[in-house]
Amino acid sequence: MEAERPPVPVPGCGRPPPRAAGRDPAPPPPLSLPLPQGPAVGGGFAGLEFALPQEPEPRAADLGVPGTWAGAGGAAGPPTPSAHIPVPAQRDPPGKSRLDEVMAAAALTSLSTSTLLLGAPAAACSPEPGLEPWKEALVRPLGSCGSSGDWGWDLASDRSSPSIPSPPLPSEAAHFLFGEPAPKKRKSSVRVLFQCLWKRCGKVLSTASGMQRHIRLVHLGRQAEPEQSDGEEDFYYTELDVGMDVLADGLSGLSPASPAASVPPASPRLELPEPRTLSSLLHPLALPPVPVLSPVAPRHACVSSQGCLAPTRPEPQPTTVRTCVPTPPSRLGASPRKPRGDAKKCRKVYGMDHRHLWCTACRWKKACQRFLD
DNA sequence: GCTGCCGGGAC
DNA sequence: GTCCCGGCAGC
Repeated sequence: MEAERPPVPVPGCGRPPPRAAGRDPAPPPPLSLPLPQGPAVGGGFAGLEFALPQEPEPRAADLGVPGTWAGAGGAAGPPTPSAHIPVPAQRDPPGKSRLDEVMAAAALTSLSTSTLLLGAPAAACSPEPGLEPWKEALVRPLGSCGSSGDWGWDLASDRSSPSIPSPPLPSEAAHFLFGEPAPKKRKSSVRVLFQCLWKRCGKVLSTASGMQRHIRLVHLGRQAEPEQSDGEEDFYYTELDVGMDVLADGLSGLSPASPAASVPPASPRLELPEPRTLSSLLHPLALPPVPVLSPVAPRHACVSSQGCLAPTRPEPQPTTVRTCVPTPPSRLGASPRKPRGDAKKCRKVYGMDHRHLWCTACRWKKACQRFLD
């Protein structure tokens, strides 16, 4: 198993899964901080690790309450509610309570920057006046309005910062912290799944906490106690926003050999080394950048033996999109070069003599944009 | 050898 | 950003 362990993620492009924005050095946090959202934790957590110490974090040792905190005595017995302090009956176990603190810190942090967070992105997301709807759709699949798409921050979920400090969630704090979709925030048609990026795993779970547990246990070989986590798991899974309809389609058509059955992607996220039906479903723009005929694109284009050029819309390709994804699951010998297409290219069609008729890409010796394969 | 095009350099 | 080209690899 160790051998399969993905390279230790390093901050920087190419590494952190989309949600681990906080670890991306470049654009600092306004976007990442706020999110009580899931994996935001990847980044959020990392940030918190720095931030927390500043707050007087109660430690068992400090309080003179041995064994109150997990790890003190070996994390053995189930935590018992304090006899000295009134504790809600439904009190979560210590690990959870610590999460609550972290969560609270996150909430505070996010509140302190909430205007930035809620304002800016919202503005950024607002459709550009001149932007045609279809473009807009392309640009902003499924409401994610990440600027580049590389990053994959899902603002729909990111904006789920709590406006009201609600009472501790009865359920997993992780739901709050790790991006369990806040029902009121998410469109009903969108659901978040978490996919393990571990090589040859690809497991998909519906909760971040579950996914983290899975990664800790199965891949990292650690105990399940979240408090023992250094947040590394965050690098090994990714969040998928899935339109329910798409998901339904995808799942129904789910068969190991149907990568081509993919539907236009919902979330600009992953590129997994191995074909995965679900992920292919989620592949972002399977369309190439836009097969626009270059200005030069002549009417003589019809010279081509293929008839008029309308660049036929390319088949959805399994690996069309390159996204900033953690390399963990390795490239698995993926050929860096894509197979050569059959289509005649500008060079062949027009010949060297009519180079001026070539598409720009051909002139630059780039992949032909006119005669797509 | 021809071709497509990646990677990288110059501007 | 545009433009060009060396060089690799598929045919």
